[in-house]
Amino acid sequence: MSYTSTESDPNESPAADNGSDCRSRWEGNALKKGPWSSAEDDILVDYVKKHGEGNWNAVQKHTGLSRCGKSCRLRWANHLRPNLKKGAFSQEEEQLIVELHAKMGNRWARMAAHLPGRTDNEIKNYWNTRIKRRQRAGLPLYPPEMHLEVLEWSQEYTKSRVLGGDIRHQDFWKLGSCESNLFFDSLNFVNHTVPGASDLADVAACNILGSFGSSPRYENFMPPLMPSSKRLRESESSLYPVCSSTIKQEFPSPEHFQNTATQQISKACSFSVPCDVDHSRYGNQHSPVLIPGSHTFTDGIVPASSPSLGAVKLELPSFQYPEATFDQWKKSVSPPHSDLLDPFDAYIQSPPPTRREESDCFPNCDTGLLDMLLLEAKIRNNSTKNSLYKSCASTTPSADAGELSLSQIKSEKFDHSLESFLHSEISLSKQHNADGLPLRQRGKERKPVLDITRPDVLLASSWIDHGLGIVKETGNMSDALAALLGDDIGNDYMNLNIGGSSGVGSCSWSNMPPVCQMTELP
DNA sequence: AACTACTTCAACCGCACGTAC
DNA sequence: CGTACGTGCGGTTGAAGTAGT
Repeated sequence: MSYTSTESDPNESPAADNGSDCRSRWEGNALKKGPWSSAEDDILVDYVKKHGEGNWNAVQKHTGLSRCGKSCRLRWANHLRPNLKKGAFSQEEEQLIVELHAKMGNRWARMAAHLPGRTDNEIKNYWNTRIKRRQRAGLPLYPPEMHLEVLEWSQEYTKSRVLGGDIRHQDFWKLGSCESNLFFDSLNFVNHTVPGASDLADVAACNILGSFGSSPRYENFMPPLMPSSKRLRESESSLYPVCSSTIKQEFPSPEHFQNTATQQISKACSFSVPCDVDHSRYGNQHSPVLIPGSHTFTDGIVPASSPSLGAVKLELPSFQYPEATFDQWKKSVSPPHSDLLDPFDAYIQSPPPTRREESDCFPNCDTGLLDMLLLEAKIRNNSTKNSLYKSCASTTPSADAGELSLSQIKSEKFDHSLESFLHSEISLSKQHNADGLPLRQRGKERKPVLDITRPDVLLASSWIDHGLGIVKETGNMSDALAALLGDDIGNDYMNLNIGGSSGVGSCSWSNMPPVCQMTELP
């Protein structure tokens, strides 16, 4: 970018410009770009005093200011509007930003609403600076005490409710989104406190990622360590099936995972990133594992010295939760096919969505995934058992008396998660900005955000049970699971896979989740 | 003092969405 | 219903400032 004045092209169609930038509007007149002079500031302030905020494109007409509306708006919002706080962030503000980021991810505008006098741009800049600084220092982005709190809380909560008989194990999946998010993030913490737990997180992450990453349809649903969708688009040819060539370079081939479940699942699901972390570089005990939604290595340390990671984008929303209303969410329910006889097949075979469709719903995933989840919910609600699920269930060892079958678990997990999600959506009140005004619900924020990076959603999906099968095969997994879920739950899940065909071996294409079946390794 | 490397931050860009027509 | 326009958001860029050698 250059901050020099640019001439607008008179031949450029306003439509082509999408009405969104400064290049085309003012026939033949140059729109100034670059830093604002104080004279320009004065003009703008004067204008806003007289006419109020909004209608930014009219500024030019009324004042003769050679700036596009967008530029005016930005200047006003970030520098000229009253009550703006200038200067460095206070310690309280910094802490709040970290907390907010853990909750919201890169939703800068929403974060700014919680920090009176601060702009989204400021917060964004601060966060990017912080990332770099801490990366350099080899520090975790989120303070360890945050992880500790999360872990303690989730363990306490889980134990008290599960072991106390408050909830049955299948109800674990019914825990609210926040709760399960906490659980999931505690994987991160446990990873470097529980021996072998890194494998757990590894498997969980890989399983989840593999589920989505194996299909080009879900290429946008990648952990945010992946390049943004925009970037992906630019190098589409080189990224299939999952990642850009850049990333592939950074993460060596799956062969690094000798005799590990990770390797097997990554092969089975035909994804190579981000499970393909070079263990030799980090050592097995402390493998940096990428957790979706966490955006960081599970040990919370981004290797500062790693040249490879410099090229990797670092965003770190961790406990993200959606903020949308039930109605909004419901509105998005538009499965591509009404035929529920075999909707998954139909969906999978349907033409790839357009870019717009893909990126419409979530910051971190695409509409297709949501549709699929919703479709799944519909199927369950209609008690329509399609062949896919029958085949999945058939691989499950027959349940002992009193033990739920895998298909039951799958079904209930998903339904409960969906239910908890809907409840959480309903209960979320409208956000307000610093001035006490309701945030305008627009843009990405008003999308029905069923964040598939949310652990509860992921864990509740039909895909995770395959992963849990794998978990059993990896040493220490039951311990780690028990530590996380409480012995009852952990053992129950282990039991679910007793019967030979558990683990990766059973993860054949015939019973792989549908998403994984979409692409197959040559 | 000169040069380089690094950091900060203002501003731009593309995209997405609501509204008006 | 489709299109144009206005607006907001998140990501990216590059000039200016600062620190290190």
